[in-house]
Amino acid sequence: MQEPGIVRSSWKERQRQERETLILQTAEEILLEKGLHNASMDEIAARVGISKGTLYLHFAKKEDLVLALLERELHACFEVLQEITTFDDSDVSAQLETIIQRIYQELLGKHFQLFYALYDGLDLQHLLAKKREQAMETFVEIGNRIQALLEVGKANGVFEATLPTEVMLTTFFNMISPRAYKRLVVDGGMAADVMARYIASIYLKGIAAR
Amino acid sequence: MQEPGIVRSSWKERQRQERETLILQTAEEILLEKGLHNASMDEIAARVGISKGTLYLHFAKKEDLVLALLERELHACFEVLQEITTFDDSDVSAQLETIIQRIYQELLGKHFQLFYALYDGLDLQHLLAKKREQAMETFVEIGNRIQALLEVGKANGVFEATLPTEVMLTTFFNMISPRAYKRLVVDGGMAADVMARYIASIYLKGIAAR
Amino acid sequence: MQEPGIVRSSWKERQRQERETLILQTAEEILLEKGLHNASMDEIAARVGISKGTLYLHFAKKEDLVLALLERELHACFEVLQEITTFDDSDVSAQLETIIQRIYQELLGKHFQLFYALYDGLDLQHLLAKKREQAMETFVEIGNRIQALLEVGKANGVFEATLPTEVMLTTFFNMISPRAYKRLVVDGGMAADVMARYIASIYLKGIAAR
Amino acid sequence: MQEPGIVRSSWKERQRQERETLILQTAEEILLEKGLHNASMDEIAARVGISKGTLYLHFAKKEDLVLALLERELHACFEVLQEITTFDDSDVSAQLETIIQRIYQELLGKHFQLFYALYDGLDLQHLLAKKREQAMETFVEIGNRIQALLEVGKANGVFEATLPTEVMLTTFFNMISPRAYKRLVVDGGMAADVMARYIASIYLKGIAAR
DNA sequence: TATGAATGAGCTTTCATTCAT
DNA sequence: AATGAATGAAAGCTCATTCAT
Repeated sequence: MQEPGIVRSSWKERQRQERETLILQTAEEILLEKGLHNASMDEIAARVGISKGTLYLHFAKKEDLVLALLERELHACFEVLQEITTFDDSDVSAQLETIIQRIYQELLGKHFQLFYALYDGLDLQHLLAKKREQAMETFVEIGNRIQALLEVGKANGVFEATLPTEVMLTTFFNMISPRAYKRLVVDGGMAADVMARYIASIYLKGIAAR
Repeated sequence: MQEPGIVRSSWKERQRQERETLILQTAEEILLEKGLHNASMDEIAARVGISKGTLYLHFAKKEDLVLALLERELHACFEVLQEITTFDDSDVSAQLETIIQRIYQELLGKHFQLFYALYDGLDLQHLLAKKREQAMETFVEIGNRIQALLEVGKANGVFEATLPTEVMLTTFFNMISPRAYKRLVVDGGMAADVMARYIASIYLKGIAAR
Repeated sequence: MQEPGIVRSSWKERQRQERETLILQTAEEILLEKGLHNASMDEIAARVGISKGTLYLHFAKKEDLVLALLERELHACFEVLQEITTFDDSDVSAQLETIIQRIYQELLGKHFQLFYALYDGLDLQHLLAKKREQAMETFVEIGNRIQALLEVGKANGVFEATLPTEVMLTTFFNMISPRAYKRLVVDGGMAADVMARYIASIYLKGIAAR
Repeated sequence: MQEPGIVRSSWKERQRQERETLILQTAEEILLEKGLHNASMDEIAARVGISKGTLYLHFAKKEDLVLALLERELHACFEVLQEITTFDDSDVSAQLETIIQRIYQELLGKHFQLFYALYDGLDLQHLLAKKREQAMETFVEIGNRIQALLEVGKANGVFEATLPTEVMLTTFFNMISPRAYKRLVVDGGMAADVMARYIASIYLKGIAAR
């Protein structure tokens, strides 16, 4: 017979994790449907099937819930990035294209929209106030990885050395946009991978060494 | 001596216009500071120095105020576009670069941030509901102008004919982003025209014919 | 050539009276459509075709406008009553029947509904507060006339002497109701005079001497 | 020892019911004092001793509160009616007299004023808009019961067969009026049962067969 | 731990009334 | 006299958050 405290607590802990995931999924849905302001804690709790009190046991503030959501999205993005930059031995251009492909196919099609929608939204900027920076560590880390790739590319003579890396990086982030996804894939009926290939080709040609 | 009725009413009308402009400016400030939801009609009125009632004489709904703001931004953008595409006889590449330049220097540095911030925000999408489409006519018109330039470029063999124009257009809009402006100009200290030149060069090289 | 001051002022006075009548008519319409609370001074002025300021020159308070309306209705009622009790030499029963007839045909079909609707409404009671009594002088006067008829009838042995006159009077007023008019005439399609005859017959039989 | 969940919930439920009753009573008071428009949800909550939020937990709209109030009044009236028409074997005249008696003594002396005051008020008609009909089912049912009595009386030769039942019914409702109650009982000092007997006698004589 | 009733600050919106022109 | 822009008090309603059970 095992030590009961640990068993129970680990079981409870798993319960808790599962519920937290469920909360986050539900919150994401509702946020996308209704926006930050119109997504109420009441509705999130109701849709998850728990009480408002319990919801507040997981996230003490609405702010915290949204923050956790953003972190989750960013983390997923970071993992994609890590996987590619770790196991992919191909050249940097191919890696960047793969990254764009994967983000468009795996993230924008699912959850990543939220990140952009909220991240650009002024309301979020106000809601998160100071906690934002804390949340954005992962974002900075992602930026660093991409930046490293870009610099390798410049060093290899693949990318235009006279372009400031900052500009290349910022432009890279601009290439990934839920707006594009919505216009071309959702509304325009283009396959996500086709779109990603086009966009990646524009970007890579744009930053290629002369 | 002029007809007094006309004089008076035109003076009143000018008063009205000036105040409306002031309201829009103030609302823009507050919206950028606090976001759509936290910007209250109360505070807008107070900051303009008028009563809430007067504010509502100008804009019957908060919705209308925000809509008017967006329309103003879009209209400014459209005018820039029109000016360039009308009087600029240079080739399409140069025109597109000029457009990017002008938008970054004249609009993003001032008001255009709001448009992007609001346009992408989910809250706005919810707030404006059906009126959005009505408001977005100018947006569509802008898209049409850019699209026309892109197609001329393709026809002239300047731009890559195998790239779908839709992709080129969407990517064009992605090149113009307050995020880039903030990162590179505001935070990074780069001159706006320098940044715009870099970004335009990436874009134009990216879509250039092979 | 006449004295200009008098001519002008009497002409102005007539103008004023005509406009006041127009205001009252319009206010009546709107009050019936929307109720006391939802009838705004703005809309009354607009529908009359004058400015709000001018409306306030005629009636300094919304209260006063409504009061004037009630007084007008009551006065019309009083005139009908006076006409009948003055020129009609027939017996009191016939006079009462005629009164009921005339009120149903001339007043309830047109304006009198307002009086009842407002008079019973709690909002009015609150709106008019103290001024009510002043306004109700005519109402009391009307009551006195009816009461006199009832007492003559009792003295003549036509009406039941053991019935308190107060009860007969109150019941008389209850016989005249816009509710009855609406149910039977408007909704039920009965001719107003037929309905009035029935109602009068019930009332007169009800109070007749045994 | 009982199942705690049930005990607790039934206790809570009772709490809830008691408070709802208290809210309705308080709302009735304030509505009678101030009218529909001037009775604010704020004041109702304050007078009940709860917060505005709690008040809105019970009634999601002011409209709903007023509607519940009306339904309560009508239901009380209907129960009186049902009791009499079910257990009273006496003739229809006696039943109608008893109904008038009971309504004047039990309802008008307490709550029923509100129903009339609101029901006739134009503001209510506007407030309740479409929900009114739903609310008025009980009202129709009451009418049906009275109508049945009247028709039995006509069939028995007790009531005048040539009088349209609709007229008799409408007149019956006109006999019951808070105005009469106020004039004769409250202001005039007459005992309610005495007044009710007089009024019933007028009505019954009025509709009696010749 | 889980609940959900209770809270109340805060929002948008309306409208009677005033007053400079 | 006539206007209508300006006012601001007051209302209905929402929702993040707390806390007794």
